[in-house]
Amino acid sequence: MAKSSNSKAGDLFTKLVLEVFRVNGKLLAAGDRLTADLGLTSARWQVMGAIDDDAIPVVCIADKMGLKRQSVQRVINVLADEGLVEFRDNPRHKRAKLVQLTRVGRQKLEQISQIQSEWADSIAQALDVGQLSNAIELLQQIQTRLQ
Amino acid sequence: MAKSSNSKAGDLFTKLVLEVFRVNGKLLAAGDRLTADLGLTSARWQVMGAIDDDAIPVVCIADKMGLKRQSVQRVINVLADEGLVEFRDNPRHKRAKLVQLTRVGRQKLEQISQIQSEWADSIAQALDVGQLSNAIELLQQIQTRLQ
DNA sequence: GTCTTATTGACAGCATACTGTCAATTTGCG
DNA sequence: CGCAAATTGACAGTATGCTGTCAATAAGAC
Repeated sequence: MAKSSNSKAGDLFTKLVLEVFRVNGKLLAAGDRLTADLGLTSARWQVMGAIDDDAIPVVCIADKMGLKRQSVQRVINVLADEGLVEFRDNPRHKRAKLVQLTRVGRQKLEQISQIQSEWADSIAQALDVGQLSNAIELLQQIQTRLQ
Repeated sequence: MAKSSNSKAGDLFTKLVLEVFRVNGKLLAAGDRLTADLGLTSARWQVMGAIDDDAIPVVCIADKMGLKRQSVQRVINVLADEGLVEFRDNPRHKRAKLVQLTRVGRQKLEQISQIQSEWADSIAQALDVGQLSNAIELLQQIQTRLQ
């Protein structure tokens, strides 16, 4: 980390990685705060957001979010216990049920989307659109290079 | 997350947040892979990197890294058990010892820095320097806006 | 049709980071 | 100086995500 013998780009990349770690922590905290009143953590409403209107298998949610199926399954089971999602028979697979939001879950996601959306606007208002696009593109490039 | 009524910037910001979560996971995995032979996880050599040549209190490491002191303390205690860091009396505080690398710790950090540096170069080689700087600046801006 | 391989849910165990709390210590106000 | 407030290490408990494994199911090769 210290005085590296990196190339310029390598140096900047390392710096970016550290910033990603930091901002990741702060975003998680902010996300938790955002919907704490609704009794949902970041991880949970993110999963709900990934389901949205569909009825999809757990593995698909995991792929969408870049997580392992086991991690998502755990969250899904909790959400099912809380009545926010439910399982539907999968005509193509007896074990792999489809997951969908319940009516309550859909309502809650609606509320959360509202809150999240206003929050995103308020944060982003001072940010440059071009810079945002740039950063998104860069992070995607990096991910493809991380095999 | 879905079809938000966001502003353009708000939409992009939300997209960026999701990318940060994803890339965070992949960077952690890549970091772990990078030094698995040396028996150190990302979290551990990052803490060592934050200490570097100094002898600093745990809280300072936490601040540097944007973590809570308890999280860092836990890692530090493990590193101390493994003989990679050691505590030194703090002339200004009887309880709050200073943490510094041991000779072995310094050597190990040296190796890791070498590996990490080459890895960073190889990833960054295809990335644009301007885009990297841009992204770093943006992430820093975002952090200041997250209170 | 049968057998091998892949997928899936469930479970166990680990690493990381968080919050909250307590007692010891330090700091700083009066 | 003396006492309230802040800091610090230790501990307990929680949430998230990972890996690895097992048994049940599905898909594909022959």
